[in-house]
Order: sequence, then C-alpha cells, then structure tokens
Amino acid sequence: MPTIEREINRFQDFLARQGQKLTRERTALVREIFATHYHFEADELLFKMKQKSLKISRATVYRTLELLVKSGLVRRVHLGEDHYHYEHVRGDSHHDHLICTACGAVIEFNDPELEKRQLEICARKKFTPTFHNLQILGVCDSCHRKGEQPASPDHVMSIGEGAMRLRK
Amino acid sequence: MPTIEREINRFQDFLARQGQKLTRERTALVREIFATHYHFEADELLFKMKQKSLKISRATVYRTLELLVKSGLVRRVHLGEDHYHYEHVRGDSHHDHLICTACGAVIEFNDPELEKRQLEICARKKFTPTFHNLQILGVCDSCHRKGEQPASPDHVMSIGEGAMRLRK
DNA sequence: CTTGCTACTGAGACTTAGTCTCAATATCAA
DNA sequence: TTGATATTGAGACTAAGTCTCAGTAGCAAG
Repeated sequence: MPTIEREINRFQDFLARQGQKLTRERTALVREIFATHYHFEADELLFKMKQKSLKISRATVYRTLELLVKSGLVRRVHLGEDHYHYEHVRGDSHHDHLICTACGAVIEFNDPELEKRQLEICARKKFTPTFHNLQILGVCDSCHRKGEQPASPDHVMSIGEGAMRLRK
Repeated sequence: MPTIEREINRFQDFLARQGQKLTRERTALVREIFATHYHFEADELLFKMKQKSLKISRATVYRTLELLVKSGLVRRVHLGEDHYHYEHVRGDSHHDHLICTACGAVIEFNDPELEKRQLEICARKKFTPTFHNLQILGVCDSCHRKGEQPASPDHVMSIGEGAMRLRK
C-alpha cells in the first residue's frame, strides 16, 4: 500500500497553503519517517539519512521536523528522557505511553475513558484543552519477572540508553 | 510555622543514611525552595541565590536538586517547555498540570478518579507503575475570554516565556 | 521550457541547559 | 581537635538544538 505517497501529498498541500515548497530533502525525510515505525530522535533520523548517503544537514532535519509537527503529520513527545522523541501520526490514533525504567521499552495505549475524564477535569477548571501528554513510568511485565525493582524517584532523572546516537 | 526546619531535618536524615553531609549550601537551597512556592527552573534558583549574595555555584545547584529529587522532597516536572521545572513536595500532594499556551499559567489539579483509571490501565498491561507525568495544554479561562485562540499543534513546540533567566 | 522571484539548503558558529573535573575546603564522628 | 571523606566553585566540556548567510532549487507565470 503506497500510503507514503499520500502523506507526501498531504505535506505538500500543507506547505503550499503557506507558500512553502516541497523539496527533495523534505520528501526524503517524510519517506524515511513513514517507512519506519516507532519513536525516534532527531539525531537518529539525521544518522539514518547519512547512512543512505542522502546528505541532509542537521538544520534541515530540525526544520523539517518542526514543519511536520505543525502540519500534524508528526507528533513530538517526551518519553522520560531529557530530549524530545518524534512519532508519525497516521489517521487520528492518539495514544499515550507506558515507559519501562528498567529496559526502556515504550508501550502505547489508548483509553477513551481516561481521555473523557481529562475533559471533565478541564471543564471543571474552565480550561479549553488542545493537547495532552501523559507518560507513566514503571517496570514492564518481563522486567518485573526478571526481578527488576520498581524504580525509586531518581530513576525518573535518567532512563537507559536510546538508540544509536551520532554527532559529527 | 517553622516547617522548613522539618524539611531540612528530613533532608539531613536522607543524606546521613548514605554517608552524605548537610552543608551550608544545601541548607540554603532547601530554605529557598521551601520558602517560595510554585514551579521554578534550576537557573532561576541559581539567580535567586545570587541576588541574596549567597554565592552558590551552578554545579552545586544542580547537584543539590538531584539529591532533593532522590530524597523525594522535590519533584521534577515537564511543563511543556524544553527543559525541566521543579516543585517542592509537601506531604504527599500529588498533582498534575493544566498549562495555558497563551499566558503560560500553570494550574494544578488532583483527580483520584483519573489516577485510579491509570492504575487500571497499568494492570491491564501488566505494568508496575511508579510515577507519572501528565500535562494538559490548552487555554485558560481568562485567556479564553480575551479571545485567545485554542493553540494549533505548533504551540506545543514552544510556549511563552518563563520567569527571568540568567547565565553568567 | 525559460525565467525569476522566493523559499530552501548546508556549513558551521552559536546558544542553552546541564555535567564533569580537580584542587581547595568544610562537615562531622571519634 | 582532628582527620577521613564528602563537598564546593570555577570553568572546561557536552548534548541538543537554533541561527546566519551565501549559494541553490522549486515552481508559477509567461
């Protein structure tokens, strides 16, 4: 299914609407982002592009990610580490994250009941919500079986390694 | 009510338990943190100490904040900006945040129903939670009256200015 | 299918938030 | 009072991300 072409079209529409252009670099980035799944970091994306010998500068990667977030094609999330992660959005599958502080696993979940309760809270506080971000940190099932301890608060400070990193 | 002394004692107990010492600098920081309310940034704290001509280095501020988080006296939170904020913990008043993307206001709320639902979700996923972090971004009542628009996704990228900042 | 206005790109300097190092100093148990 | 050891400050360093500007590329109009 050539859905990626559709995402590229959507992006082009978004860009055209504000007099912006769809470039070779932007197309390549959208292709990469929608071809692979799961959460990624900006530097990771930069690295992958480099591996494919598509030389795209750091500035362009960051600029394009910003545009993609604005267009709604990509979501920017906090995953317990001290920098952002990104994930592509297909359809309207909103979800939040359970994050294992032992192995770094990220489990997605969607719970309409929870969302509803959040709206009720907002209504009570006369607050007009547009977006939310929920991370639950803890220990996943398999780590729990291995006897990993429920983390103490300091685990919140820094969670295991992400994927490969790159700089220069 | 001289509660601050009690917090200092708690901190000292925590430190003593691992052979660490309560120093002049640490005491001064705890005093400052518990004397003022609301969320603050590390640099803001550094600045305030400098204003009071208590010269405490950046390194010590960060190191002490880390200890305070580990001890449970301080909580480290994300407030929609790209760096951390801290808030002191008194008793066990857990809460989450509504953040106005127009004026930067932060409204705290606590909803046992919501917490309960989160536990249910964790149980369903066989996940052992230890901590969570929920931010709801949107527009507060007074900004809404002033006709501020519900933010588009790009507002999520950067929210208005925090308090004063300082560097060197 | 050429042109030209304008947006886009890359290289690298810069910024911000935070961490690390190490010699000098302070804490606190004995 | 002492001394072993934890702590501090200054500033170098790092990570993640932003900015600048000259050269390049999209794309709408002709």
